[in-house]
Amino acid sequence: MSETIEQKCLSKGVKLTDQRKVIAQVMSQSSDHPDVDELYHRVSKIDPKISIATVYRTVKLFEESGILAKHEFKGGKARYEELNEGHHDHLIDVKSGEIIEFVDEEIEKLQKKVAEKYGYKLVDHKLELYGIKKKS
Amino acid sequence: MSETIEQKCLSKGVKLTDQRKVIAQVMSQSSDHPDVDELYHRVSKIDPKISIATVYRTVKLFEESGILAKHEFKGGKARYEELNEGHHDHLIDVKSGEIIEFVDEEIEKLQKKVAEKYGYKLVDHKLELYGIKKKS
DNA sequence: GTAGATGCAAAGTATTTGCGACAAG
DNA sequence: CTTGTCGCAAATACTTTGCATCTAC
Repeated sequence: MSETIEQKCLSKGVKLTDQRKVIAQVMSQSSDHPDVDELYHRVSKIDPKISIATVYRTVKLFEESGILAKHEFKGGKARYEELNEGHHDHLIDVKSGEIIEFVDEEIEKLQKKVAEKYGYKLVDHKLELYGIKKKS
Repeated sequence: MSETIEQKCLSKGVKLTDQRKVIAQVMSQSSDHPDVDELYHRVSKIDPKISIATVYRTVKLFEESGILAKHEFKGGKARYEELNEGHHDHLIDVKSGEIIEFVDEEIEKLQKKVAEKYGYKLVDHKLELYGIKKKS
């Protein structure tokens, strides 16, 4: 079991306000990848006084602190998810919008190799697969 | 040598207006990945009467017709490039912003395999590597 | 007590759209 | 001719920010 978001805030010197606690809690409980608006709605159910500006500020702060990961999948709005130990990529169902998380060590290794080949040190990457479900 | 953008328009039944010809020409001559604003500036030098709304409408149309590829690299604005036979992915220098195009058949194959594994047919994908140049 | 956080509304970006005039097939 | 396109400006969508107030540490 990895650290909670609150623990991460403490260890990174991020001030723990009530609003941030609520946002952290909601993100921890979300197994999907909500966009800011959706997150704002979920947060509002717990504390309706939290403004959307705070949600925007908080997800940005959490992202910079390595607590959340930001994704810009097709279609405009940024979406967030809690960042835990295991890195993973995404397979997106283009019909339903469903997102499957996966890890493929071999692809990871090859990516590093490609970067090396061009004289680069890989610092980040983005891999998204878009697919349609096969009839089984 | 592959088809010109104008030929593609004809074969796809896209009406060839003067504006579209200019935008097609500029994109063909661009070896980088301009965003809409940059494209608009280049286009304006040839025909200053073309509006940015038309540029937006045209890149969208070209993208839907499979003539241009749209990329949403980190940092807001969408960027476009001409879509030719050879598919490729991108390695982005996080310091200079320089973009290197590469192809790695093995990664392509593995991606398809991952999708299959989850019962999906791969219809699209996005792979971006972000790196910093090593001192040589 | 003080630096930093919040709420609100206003301001920014990037992109889309309604509409009357116009042009391609 | 007729359908679709263009230019313009207004509208939209998402995100950021200035400022006065408030709060965690």
